[in-house]
Amino acid sequence: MVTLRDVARAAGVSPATASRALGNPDVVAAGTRERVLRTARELGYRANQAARALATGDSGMIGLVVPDIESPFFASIAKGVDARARELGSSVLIADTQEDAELEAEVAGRVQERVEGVILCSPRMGTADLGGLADLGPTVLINRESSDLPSVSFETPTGVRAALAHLRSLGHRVIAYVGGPHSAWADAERRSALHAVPGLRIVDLGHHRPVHDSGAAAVDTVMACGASAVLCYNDLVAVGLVRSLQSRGIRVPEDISVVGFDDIALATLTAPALTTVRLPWAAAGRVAVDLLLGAGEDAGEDAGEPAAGRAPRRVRLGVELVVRESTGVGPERAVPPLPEA
Amino acid sequence: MVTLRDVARAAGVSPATASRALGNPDVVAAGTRERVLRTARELGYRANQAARALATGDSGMIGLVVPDIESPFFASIAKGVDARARELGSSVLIADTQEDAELEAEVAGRVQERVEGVILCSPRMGTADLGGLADLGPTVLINRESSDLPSVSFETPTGVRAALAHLRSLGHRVIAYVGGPHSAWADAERRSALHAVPGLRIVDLGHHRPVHDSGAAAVDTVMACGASAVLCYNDLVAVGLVRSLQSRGIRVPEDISVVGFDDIALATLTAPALTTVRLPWAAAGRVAVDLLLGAGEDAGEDAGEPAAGRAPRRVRLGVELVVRESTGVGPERAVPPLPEA
DNA sequence: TTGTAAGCGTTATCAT
DNA sequence: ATGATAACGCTTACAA
Repeated sequence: MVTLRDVARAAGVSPATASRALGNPDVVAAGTRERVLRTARELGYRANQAARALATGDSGMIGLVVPDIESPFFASIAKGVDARARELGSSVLIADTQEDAELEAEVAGRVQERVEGVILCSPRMGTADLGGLADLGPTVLINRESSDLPSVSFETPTGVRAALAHLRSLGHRVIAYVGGPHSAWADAERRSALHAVPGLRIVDLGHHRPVHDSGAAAVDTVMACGASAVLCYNDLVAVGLVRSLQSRGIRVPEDISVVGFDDIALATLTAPALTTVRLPWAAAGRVAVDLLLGAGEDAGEDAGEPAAGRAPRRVRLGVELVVRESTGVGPERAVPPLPEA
Repeated sequence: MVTLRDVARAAGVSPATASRALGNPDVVAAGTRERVLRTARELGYRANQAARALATGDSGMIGLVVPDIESPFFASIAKGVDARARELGSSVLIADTQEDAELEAEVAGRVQERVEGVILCSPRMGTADLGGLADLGPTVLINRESSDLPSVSFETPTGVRAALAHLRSLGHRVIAYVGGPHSAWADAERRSALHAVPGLRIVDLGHHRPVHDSGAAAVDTVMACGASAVLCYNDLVAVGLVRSLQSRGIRVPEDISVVGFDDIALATLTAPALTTVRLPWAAAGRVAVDLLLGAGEDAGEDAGEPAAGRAPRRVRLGVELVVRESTGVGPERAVPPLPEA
């Protein structure tokens, strides 16, 4: 391995100068700089990042912990995180916790040892454990909020409201909600806005695992509950429901309308294409990086370690109702839309 | 920050002993060990991985470079890599090259600086550049082969053959191939087996970007070419084609059969569910890690730097035809299946 | 502008 | 079994 010393020696300068020429180009004489850079290139010098990290105390890496990298939205978050990190000169250490709350805590710790801070997506762990993360190192949450940690989440209540208003304006009056996991923060968020639109009866169809089959499994209760439209916890569930409805000979949206949540790629690939609430996952990833690395931070405050008495920074990203083909007119066609909230 | 020295001092031992107690537990006296471990815990000691890496020359990380982490198969590879790496005590540094061949080379270099070796998925770069990667550090390819680098790929020709034989046994005689990108190694692989099944006429429909819309765009040529069945470069294209066919009133599989490639989650969510060739992406990720880290390697050979004259290790994983609903009987119904190759 | 030298926190060699 | 001590490769005061 060719080290900085080798380059320095070959270029006839001290290691210090060689280091400067490489990392702080404008502080060394032009001639020297060129000479060093050239010899470095010739020798095929490659900086040892471990040594650099040790000397500077900056690993140049951030951690990203996700429950399941195969889930479309986590993949999107990863995309955003990676892109923003690269822009900022950082690398991304990723870890998949396999939806396991135990693993999550352990992994977050392990990752934190090697990075400047970690971005934790939709943590499955309990609130108590969440608090403990703060003193392992800077931590930013995505799709979950906590009193101790900075976070970026979504204006889901607004999204729910928009979906509900949309359905109402189409003439629907009783709407079913096929909920997410009982322990999911995001489900509680969605539920919190379920009654925000007046003139609607909401039928709560309970909690479901956020997978395709849950939608299929819910089809009987949906049909029995008397609703003319259904809001689902996420797109996967919605697609499962639509499929199952169709296989029963029930048409979407003619007989029943369905709305999803997330706007994953699948939402546009089904027939009918899914009306859904779009969450800006990749953007969330980018913002989380900024929060973590303190870009645009008000003052010298470390993410994850807020100054005493100061609330951690929380960002909520806007969502957007994307109307496609899975929603149509309901029983009471002739009703004008509610005024926009 | 609490360092090993702090722990050592507090425990009344030398840093060396403290280090041993932590990393090589059975070489220190039981009593000492307990004392050190306890104080370490009490003080909240967390090892500085950069220092460890510098001292041992092992970063404990591997790199994973993918064209697009949002693509289902790369996500699956990442899942496999992550899981296997964790089992082996390694962490995964990930980088998304955004389908950009330039970025790919640069990123691979950057990543290589911080890790023990990198796994490069479906590289978009040219063959020439590929060769240059070897001396940046150990490198393993996934879904591409090279004369210089170890790789794990798939027995796609077998898969093509199986798909073709399946269609033939259903009574199809002329089959269209909707190909992938002209530069894709995987497309060449698939094409290489296109004529392996006798008694079939193959209509080559040219190259297409591997996205949903390509399938939709290909619908006219498909219908014009006289084929009763279509083999697509991948599932996305296949689904696009099916959708487009259906919107023209053409039924799948009654009027035309469609086969995909990859077996992404989407393949089971469409109506009809897609018949496809399943590629074991996650397994490929795991194997790539093993190749990279030399687990099960014959001798002291570094991946990516094969001993002179010795061919790099290449693994080809088996594939499987998954028959679902998008393929049905063709014009010549009554024909018995070919004997299995 | 450049060089000297002192770390950064661990591990590993060599004595003891 | 444990303790000095010297690396590991780089950065960064501090001097010159």
